[in-house]
Amino acid sequence: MPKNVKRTRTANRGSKVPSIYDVAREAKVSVFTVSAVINDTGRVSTTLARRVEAAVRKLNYRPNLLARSLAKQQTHTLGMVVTDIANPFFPAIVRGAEDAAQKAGYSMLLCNSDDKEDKEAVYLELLVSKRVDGIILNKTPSTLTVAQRRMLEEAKVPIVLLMRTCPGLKTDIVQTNDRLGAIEAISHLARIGHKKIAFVSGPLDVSNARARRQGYCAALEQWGLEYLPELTFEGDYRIESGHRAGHALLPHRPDAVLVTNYLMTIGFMSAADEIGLRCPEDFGLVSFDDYPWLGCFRPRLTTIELPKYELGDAAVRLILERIQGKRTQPITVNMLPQLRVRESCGFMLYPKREAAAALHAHDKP
Amino acid sequence: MPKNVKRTRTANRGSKVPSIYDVAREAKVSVFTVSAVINDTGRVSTTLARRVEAAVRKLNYRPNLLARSLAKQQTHTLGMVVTDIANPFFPAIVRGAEDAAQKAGYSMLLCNSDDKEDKEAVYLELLVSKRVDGIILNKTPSTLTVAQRRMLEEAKVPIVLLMRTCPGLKTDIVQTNDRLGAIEAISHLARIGHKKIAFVSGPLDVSNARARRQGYCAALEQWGLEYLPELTFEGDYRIESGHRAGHALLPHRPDAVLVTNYLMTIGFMSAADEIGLRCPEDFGLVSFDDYPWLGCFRPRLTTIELPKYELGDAAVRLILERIQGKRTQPITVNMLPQLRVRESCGFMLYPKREAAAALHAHDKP
DNA sequence: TTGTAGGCGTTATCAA
DNA sequence: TTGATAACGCCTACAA
Repeated sequence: MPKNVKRTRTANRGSKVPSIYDVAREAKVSVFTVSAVINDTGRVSTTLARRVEAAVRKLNYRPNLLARSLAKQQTHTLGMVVTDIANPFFPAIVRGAEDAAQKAGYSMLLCNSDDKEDKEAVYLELLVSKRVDGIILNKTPSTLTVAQRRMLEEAKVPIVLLMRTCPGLKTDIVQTNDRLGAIEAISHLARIGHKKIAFVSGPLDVSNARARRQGYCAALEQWGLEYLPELTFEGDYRIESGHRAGHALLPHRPDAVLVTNYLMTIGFMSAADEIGLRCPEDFGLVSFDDYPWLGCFRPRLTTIELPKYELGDAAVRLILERIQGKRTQPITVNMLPQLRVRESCGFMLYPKREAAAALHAHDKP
Repeated sequence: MPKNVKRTRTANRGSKVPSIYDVAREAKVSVFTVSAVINDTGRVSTTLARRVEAAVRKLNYRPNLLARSLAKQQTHTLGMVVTDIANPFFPAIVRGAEDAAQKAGYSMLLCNSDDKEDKEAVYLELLVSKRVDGIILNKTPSTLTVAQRRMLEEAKVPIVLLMRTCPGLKTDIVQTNDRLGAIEAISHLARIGHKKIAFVSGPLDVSNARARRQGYCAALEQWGLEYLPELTFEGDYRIESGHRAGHALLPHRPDAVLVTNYLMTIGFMSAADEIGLRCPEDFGLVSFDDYPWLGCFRPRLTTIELPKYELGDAAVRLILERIQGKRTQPITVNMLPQLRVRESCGFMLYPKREAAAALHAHDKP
C-alpha cells in the first residue's frame, strides 16, 4: 500500500539541503504559500509572509533551480558553441554574450566545436537534452542533417547564428559586413599605391570567408587591378595555414597582402621572417580582427576591426527576444567593420602629403 | 478526487516532446524497461529491448537531462568562474578545462567575476542553486563570507581554486610556481648583465602576485642586487595599470623590468612608446604569459610561459576525482613555469659568446 | 525479467 | 488568501 505522501515528503530529517517542504513545515504553512512568497506571486498575508521569510532564513533555504526548471519548462540557460575559445577572436564575443545573458538572468554553457561537425552534433544534442532556452551557434561549414533539423524543430529551441550562415536554416543571424571590410582593406592598400595585392582567405565553405573573398574581388575591379589566382590562398583561419600561405604567396613578391584573420596573420608573419622579407618594407599587410596589443609591437598592424563584444551582446539580445516571443520573423544583424590604419600596410613609407591625403580620402578613384 | 495517475501521465497527445512514458506506451512495456534499456542498466530481454529501441527511434525520443539530474541528484555540469574570459590568459585555461570536462561527460557553465566580490557572490549562489557538481574558482582577492562558506559546505559542492589561494578555504588548488617563475626571469636578466631591475606586480592581495613579488625579492638577493622601492609598482593585471607603471618606473631609467602579466606589458610598452624609450635598446623586458604571436612581432618578448591549457585540464581532473569520491584530502598541484628567451630582455645586445654562455648557464653566480 | 509506484523539488490548478 | 495535490520527466526500490 502507498505510504502517506505527506509524511515521506515532510520527513527529510537528515542533513540534506532543505526543500520547500521543510520551509513550509517550519513556517506552518503550505508549500503554495512558501512558493508564493519566494516568487512574489499571488497575494499572501503579511503574517504568513513574515513566517515564511523567517523560516527561509533559519533553514538557509535556497530554491533548487533544477526542479524549478523542470516544473516551469525553462532553464534560464543558454548554449553557446564556438569554434574554439582559445582563438582570440572569440573571447570578447563570449564576454559580450555572457554579460548580456547575466544581465537578463541567464547563464551560459560554453562549447568548443573545433569546426568538426561530429563535435558540433554532440553538443547540439546535449544542449537540447539539457533543455537550454536558446543556442548561439558559430556553425561549422557542414549543413545540418535532417535529423538535427527535426530535433531543433521539435525542441522549439531558438537559434541565432553567429558570424556564419547555414543554408537551409532560416533563423536569426548576427554577423559583420565582411564584404565591406575586405573592400575597405583593399581600397586602402590600393589608395596608398599597392598594385599587386595578394589575399589569404578563410575556408571558402564558410560564409564569411566567401564574403571577404567577394569583397577582395570587387575591390580589385573597382580599382582596375588584375585578379591573379596565384596571389590567392585558401587557409582555414588557423596559424599553420597562414604560415603555408606566406610560403606560397611571398615568393611572387606581392606589393601587399590582405590576411583575413589574426591567427593566419601570425603564421604569415613568421613565414615572412623565415623567407627574410620584412613588413612593411618588403610587403604591406592588412589583417582582420584588431586587438589591444597590436598598437605597441612592430610592425603595428593595420586592421579591419570587427566589433566582437557587440556581436556577442547582439546575439543574446536576439535570442532573448525569441525566447520571450517578442518576435517571430528571423532577422539579420549586420555590423560594420572598421579600418584601423597603422604601419603594416606600408602607409608610412609614402610621401607625407600623399599619405595624409590617402588617409582622409574615402572616395573611389 | 484524484485523477487516474497512469492515464494523465500517459496522455500527452499534443505535439509535445515525447517522454519516457510515451516510449513505454509505444513499446508496450513499462517505464522501467525503457529506462533500463536507455541507461543499459539491469537485464532486459532482447525482445523488449528491441521494441524499446524501435519506439525510441520512432518517437525520436531524447531523455530530458533536467529530469534525470533532479532524480539522480547530479547535473553533470561544472561551474567555472574566472576574472574575465577576454583577458588572454584565460581562454586557453577554459579550453583545457572544457576539453577535459567534455571528455568525462560534463558541461561547463562559464562566469566572469571581473574580480568583483559581489559578482562572484552572485555567481557562486547561482551555481549552487543550479546544482552544479563542482566549481572551478579563480577567486577574487576577498575572502569568503561565513554565509558563503556555510552555503558551499551544505551544498557539498567540490571546489578547486585556480591560480589563487583563498585563506580559510581548505580545498584543492591548481596553480603555477610563480615564485620560481619570477626568480628565473630575474636571474636571466641579471645573468645577461642587468643591474637595476624594476618590477611591476599584480595586486598584492592576490596570492600569485605576492608569490611573484617574493621571487623578485629573493632573486635580487641571490644576485646581490639592491631592492629599491621606487623600482617597484603594484598594478592590477590590467592594461591601464601597466601603462601607469611605465610612466612611473621608466623615468628612473632601469636597465630592465619584469612585468608580471601580458596585459600590463601591453600598457607598459605603450608608455615606453610615449616616453620615447625603446625595448630592448633602452631597457630590457621580461613578461609573464606566452602567446603564439609573441615570436613574430618586435620586440619579440622574452617570457615566463605558464602552462595554461594544462592548468584547466588539471583543475577539472581534480574536481572529477572529488565528485567521484576518489579522494578526500585536499591537494595542491604546482605547475612549472618556463623561461622563453627571445629579444626583449636585451639578450642580443650582448657579445655573442657571453650571451651563449648565459643562455646555457642555469647555475647561480 | 518486468511492472508498480514513490521520490527528486518545484510550480500551478482548483477547491475551500 | 490558503491548502491539497497534480503535473514536470526521470530513476529506482520493491513486488510480482
